[in-house]
Amino acid sequence: MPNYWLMKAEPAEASVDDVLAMPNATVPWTGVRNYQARNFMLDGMQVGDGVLFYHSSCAEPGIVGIARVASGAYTDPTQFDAKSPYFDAASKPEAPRWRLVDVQVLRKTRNLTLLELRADADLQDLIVLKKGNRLSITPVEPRHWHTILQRLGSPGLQEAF
DNA sequence: GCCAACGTTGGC
DNA sequence: GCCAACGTTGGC
Repeated sequence: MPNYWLMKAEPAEASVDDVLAMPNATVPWTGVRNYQARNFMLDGMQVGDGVLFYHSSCAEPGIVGIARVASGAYTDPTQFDAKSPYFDAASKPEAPRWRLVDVQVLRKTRNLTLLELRADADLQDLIVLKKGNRLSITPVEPRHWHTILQRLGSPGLQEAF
């Protein structure tokens, strides 16, 4: 049984279109610097898990694509790069703090906006809608996943998972 | 730009 | 281990 996740990306950094333009439409999910989000990648994710690709910190936040987890967790190299905004001086190569997974976009969708998500009676318990939620990676319950794919008009995509 | 909410840091 | 101060996230 696959798990499902919602992953936030800032379109100014890596939009769904940016990822689609990359080889295999796959992006290393770099820059996660929160232990809870890291642990989801490290302990929770399996290759093939479903991912809702979400745009945050932009004019119209919302779900803009369907993706999948495309690798296991591995060391995020930017933590050792002093020139990177994600540099972490406290992380040592012999004990890396931060990991990432590769994420492959399968399909760009319409923007299922945060406003629509909030207005949807079937999605009230979605973690990303909870007040004060700031986690960039959150688990998604199967019932929420199915509802969202339905709202996106992509029920056929269900078979990919 | 504002600010609520939350995570992290560091002094004690 | 407590908790105040600080930094960050992210919607609005």
